[in-house]
Amino acid sequence: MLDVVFGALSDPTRRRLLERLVHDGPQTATCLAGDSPLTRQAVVKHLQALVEAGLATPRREGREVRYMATPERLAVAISWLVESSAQWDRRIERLRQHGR
Amino acid sequence: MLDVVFGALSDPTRRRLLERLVHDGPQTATCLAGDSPLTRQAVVKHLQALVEAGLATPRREGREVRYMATPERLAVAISWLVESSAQWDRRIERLRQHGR
DNA sequence: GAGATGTGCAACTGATTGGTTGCAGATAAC
DNA sequence: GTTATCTGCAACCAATCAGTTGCACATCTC
Repeated sequence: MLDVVFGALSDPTRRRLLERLVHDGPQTATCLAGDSPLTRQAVVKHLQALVEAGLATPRREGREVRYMATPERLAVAISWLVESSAQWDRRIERLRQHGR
Repeated sequence: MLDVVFGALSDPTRRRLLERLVHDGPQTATCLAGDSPLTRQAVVKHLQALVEAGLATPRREGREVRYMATPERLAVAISWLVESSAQWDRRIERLRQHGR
């Protein structure tokens, strides 16, 4: 779960695609590939990674498929990160009081 | 930057190592490899990924090297995620007001 | 100094990834 | 009904990655 989410976000191309989906609304793979050095197929693969991570959802409309951003999953990632930071802070505090 | 951070966090083994560093304090690679199915070398490679992401720092002490968690970088990841979520929320709100 | 312990480096293997090309099937436009 | 457009699938390639093994070097202990 976190694996695929962080994995999907670790690629700048995928982050950029996600940002475009968030900013410009649902887009088609060929459209996204239009102003991009990538092939449509490459874009499709990246989109599939986003879909697998739950960060986007495809929706068929006639002969074309629009991908929509579904960033609820970002909350999961945020939770993990925030919790980790909090643990770190707690440890620091514990050291400050307990130790020297 | 985000690439390496998210990339480092996308591996469950690395997240686990980071958690151990955060929870138990600075550790040595061989120590971490002790209760783990991995080789020391494998652990070292994972730790190097964390170091490259700025999530941990090695420190030489005599003949051994302790790795310490330095989770300030988590804040960078959190910022990006929160900002992305915010953009999404803004877009939703814009649609609600502007459109139907 | 000799032996034990911890680290670093290099080479190698198998699996995964990012990307391409080619082609076939479905749907729209004329 | 043709033709153009969009998608899906499969094969393929180069590069990267996770993990291993083997060995050399440094450092602590006795």
